[in-house]
This record gives sequence, C-alpha cells and structure tokens, in this order.
Amino acid sequence: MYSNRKKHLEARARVLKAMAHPTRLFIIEELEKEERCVCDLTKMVGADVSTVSKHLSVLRQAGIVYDDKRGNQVFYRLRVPCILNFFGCVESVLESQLQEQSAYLETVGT
Amino acid sequence: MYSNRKKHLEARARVLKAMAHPTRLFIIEELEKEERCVCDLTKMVGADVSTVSKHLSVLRQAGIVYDDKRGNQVFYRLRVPCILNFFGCVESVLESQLQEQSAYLETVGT
DNA sequence: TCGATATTTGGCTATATTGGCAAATAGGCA
DNA sequence: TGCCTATTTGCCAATATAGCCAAATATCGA
Repeated sequence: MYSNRKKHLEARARVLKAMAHPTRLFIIEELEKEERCVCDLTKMVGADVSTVSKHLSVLRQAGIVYDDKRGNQVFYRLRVPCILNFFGCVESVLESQLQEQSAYLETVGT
Repeated sequence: MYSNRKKHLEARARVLKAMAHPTRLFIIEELEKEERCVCDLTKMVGADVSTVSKHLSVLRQAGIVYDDKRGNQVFYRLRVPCILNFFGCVESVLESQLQEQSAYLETVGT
C-alpha cells in the first residue's frame, strides 16, 4: 500500500533529520562512550545550556536517546546501540567525495 | 584536533541532512533497484518536475548520487552501494519506538 | 525555608528549507 | 531552423530550524 510506504519513509526521515546536525552527532558520539548529564554535554559542546537541552529533546523525541533523571541532573544515554556503526556508510559517501575531489585536482594539475 | 572533529561532524551532518526527507529517501530506494531518469522519478514521486530536480540536486551535492546525461535525459544512480543497509539502524530506532508505544498502551489498558 | 545548581520552556530573531510556477537551457528530430 | 521533450534555475510564500536570553521548574543541602 502506497500510504504505508509513505508513512514509513516519513518515519525514517524524522530519525535521520534528528541526527543531521553537527552538535547532535557530537552528542551521539559521546553518549556512545558513556551516559552523560546535560551539564557535562553543555561544557563539551560549548553552547548555551538551553541550546543543548533542546538538541537533546530533538534526539529524545526521535527515539535516539533515553533520559534518566537522578537527583537534580538528567542523564542521557543512547537507546539504540548500533547508531555508530551506522556511520560506516556515511563515511563511504565522504570518502567518495574526497576521491572525486582529488581526481579533479589532478586534472587541474595542482 | 578540535576543529578537525568539528569539520568531520559537519560533513557527516550534511550527508544525513541530504537524506532526511521522505521524497529523497524514496528516490534513494528506487535508485538502489536501478538507475532512473528525472522524468521516471517525477512520475513515481508525483510532484512537480522542478521539485524532484531540486531533490536530486540536494542528493548530488551531498555525494549520494551521480548524474549521467544521455541524450536529453539525465539518469541518476546511487554512488555508494551501502546506502540501504545503512537503514538497519534507523529501523532499530523505529522498532524501539513501537515497543515503547505498545508498552505505554498496555499500562493504559487499551 | 532559602539559596544554589540543573534542566526545561517560552519568546524572539535570523536563517534555511520546501514546493510550485514560470522562464531559461539543452538535446533530438523533422 | 523550429518544435517538442527533458531538465534546471529563479523567484516567491509558507514553514521549520537554530541559538540565545530570560523565566519557570525541580532537586539538593544547609
């Protein structure tokens, strides 16, 4: 059914969109190593707390992270362990861009 | 080096961002099966040609597809074969969302 | 209870994205 | 050359996103 496929594509797009920001990728990478509170991530990212909090909210709503309130801190951790492997393909894209770039540079003779 | 990591994250984010749209995911899936000209994709997507052309341009600039002009048609094909495997993890995210949803529905008693 | 710390939310501005229409561009064919 | 088809580009309006500040909320510890 068509609308089924459409809904599925929209769901996938939402997940990708949530990941498609440098700060959120940074957060994902750090959470792959260990869980972190908002305050830690804020220091690491170097932006306003509210900004980091909103990025985390995007990741949470997309189902990428869990939040866990302990005391007056909120700890975030990855919900899906494969997220990082996931980047192998993105890397292939980036590498193929580099290849094209260097092929171009050769034709130019630099 | 910090700015190196930042640049890398930005590069990854650009690739993800280019994929993060239902129509572009649709196009990627179709191109996984076989190369297609803009006119074919336009019929399949059911939007204006200019819209589809712009989506393809986004994918091209992100290094996800190649374009190949033959006659007065332009054929697009995937540049990186792994793109679809790539979705295994996105699916995990979606599945874990479903689990949470059904767990919620149980507590509600529906 | 009060003050300090941690986090989220509201409001705002600047900027980016989407999608359609119309126009420009390019190739094929008579 | 002139017409037709295919594709891209420019323009525009609607909508979404990012990031900061300030305010609201929650927890801790004295």
